[in-house]
Amino acid sequence: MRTTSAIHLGNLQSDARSGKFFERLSAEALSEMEGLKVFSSHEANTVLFIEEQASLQIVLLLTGQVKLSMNSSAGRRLILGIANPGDTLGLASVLSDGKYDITAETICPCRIASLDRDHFLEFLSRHSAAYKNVGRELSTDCVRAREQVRALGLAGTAPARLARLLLQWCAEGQTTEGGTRLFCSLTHGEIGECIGASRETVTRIFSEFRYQELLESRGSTLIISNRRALEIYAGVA
Amino acid sequence: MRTTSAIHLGNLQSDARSGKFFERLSAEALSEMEGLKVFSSHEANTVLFIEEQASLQIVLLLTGQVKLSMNSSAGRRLILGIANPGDTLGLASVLSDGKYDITAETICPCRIASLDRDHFLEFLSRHSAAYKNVGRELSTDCVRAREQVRALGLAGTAPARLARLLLQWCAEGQTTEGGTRLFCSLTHGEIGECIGASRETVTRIFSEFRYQELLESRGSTLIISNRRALEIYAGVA
DNA sequence: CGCCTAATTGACACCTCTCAAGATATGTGG
DNA sequence: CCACATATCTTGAGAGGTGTCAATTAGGCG
Repeated sequence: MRTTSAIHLGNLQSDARSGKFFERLSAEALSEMEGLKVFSSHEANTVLFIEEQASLQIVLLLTGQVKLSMNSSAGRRLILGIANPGDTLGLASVLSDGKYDITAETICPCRIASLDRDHFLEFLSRHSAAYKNVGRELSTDCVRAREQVRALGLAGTAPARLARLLLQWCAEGQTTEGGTRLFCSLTHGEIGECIGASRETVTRIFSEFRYQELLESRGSTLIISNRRALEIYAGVA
Repeated sequence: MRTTSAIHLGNLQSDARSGKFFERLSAEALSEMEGLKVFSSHEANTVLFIEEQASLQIVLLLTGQVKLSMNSSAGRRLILGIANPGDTLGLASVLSDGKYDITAETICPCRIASLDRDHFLEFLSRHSAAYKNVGRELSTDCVRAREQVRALGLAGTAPARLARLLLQWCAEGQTTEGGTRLFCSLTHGEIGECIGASRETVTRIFSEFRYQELLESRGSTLIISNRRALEIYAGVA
């Protein structure tokens, strides 16, 4: 398992300032919130929580990266994205039905702050201004989830889904004269789990894209040379 | 187009009381909110808003039913579910990026109340207690969206997705001695759009399910006689 | 009864999964 | 530097699922 992960799957990253979630709170609310946090450190490949598990706390990611995924009983896995410092995990689950709906697993050493569900809800009821931040966080979560639905439900073919994923990644790469350069530390198997395709299919599509000179790949470096063509593949109007 | 729609797709329906969204607000906040509402009535098959359109208002559904869907540029469509009286539409879009991410279309005559985006945001900033309701609404939206992701991304085969959909519907049907009876006013084509399959595939799977005596269908009445087998099809552990 | 929509069924092609075999890359120990 | 182990990538062949096209049947409604 490679532990470096230069790429940010999806648009999960937000302001890296871990305080983002609690900005614009009164000083006393903030200090009270600090008192509720439980800090901890975790090795790489540690499961923070699993879907179906009772959602007893929300997790604030301080440093490191966390892989978010869904698992089926049949052993299939769908990678939803990578959370980055400043992201909040399990918020919707804590506020609604009480069960996590995704699995969160560190991909490198991480520091997190946990907030007990009951403490958090009680805090919110007393500081309703904090709900504003919760609402902002939840609404972007919703939008992101619906993008996933769109990608899975409407992008019929596997090349379309891969093209869409690559275009997402492009948003974070460096654009040079030869195209957009980005570093992808995921294996073909993991990329397949991002788009609901098999490892071999990912290899074949990359071969096809290389053959059509849409991109070049050297090691973990990827250079997207024909973004327009990828957009057509992805079905962008 | 059949205008009766006895079935509720997914778990979109909530308390039919249209005031649900604004419960537990102070009297003055409520009356102010009433002043912001703009009421209107719409025929069946009226588009309330389209994805990509700027989200300038949220919609409160008072009476009737609204079909929520996503459309691809290639003409493919994915039906997400049916909204029922009391549901709020476009909340996440208004709170985040300013564009609707789904299309909402009446399937029968509807009465709605619209809330202007700016008015609504300004109202929220002054009555932060209302954010609690917003948070509740958004978190269930998130959970629902992730269920969709799970259904589309992890339920590999079309029979599995159809079985899953039927099981969802079962939650709202009447359970009798012979099984669960429910009324489905959707055409096979529309069912296909719910699960990302073609019309003919839906027909074939229904034939297969009937052959295996998992269900019977007479007209728009559906009787699920072997729920357990459907659950196995759906991949429920 | 005739018309129209929807459902049904078969034929065929395409996509993708799986299985299998090999190639390439990276790291380890001698 | 070499031999080896492990992980990953690559490619081919076959099978199954599903979309599309086409023809037919069933059901609802004027």
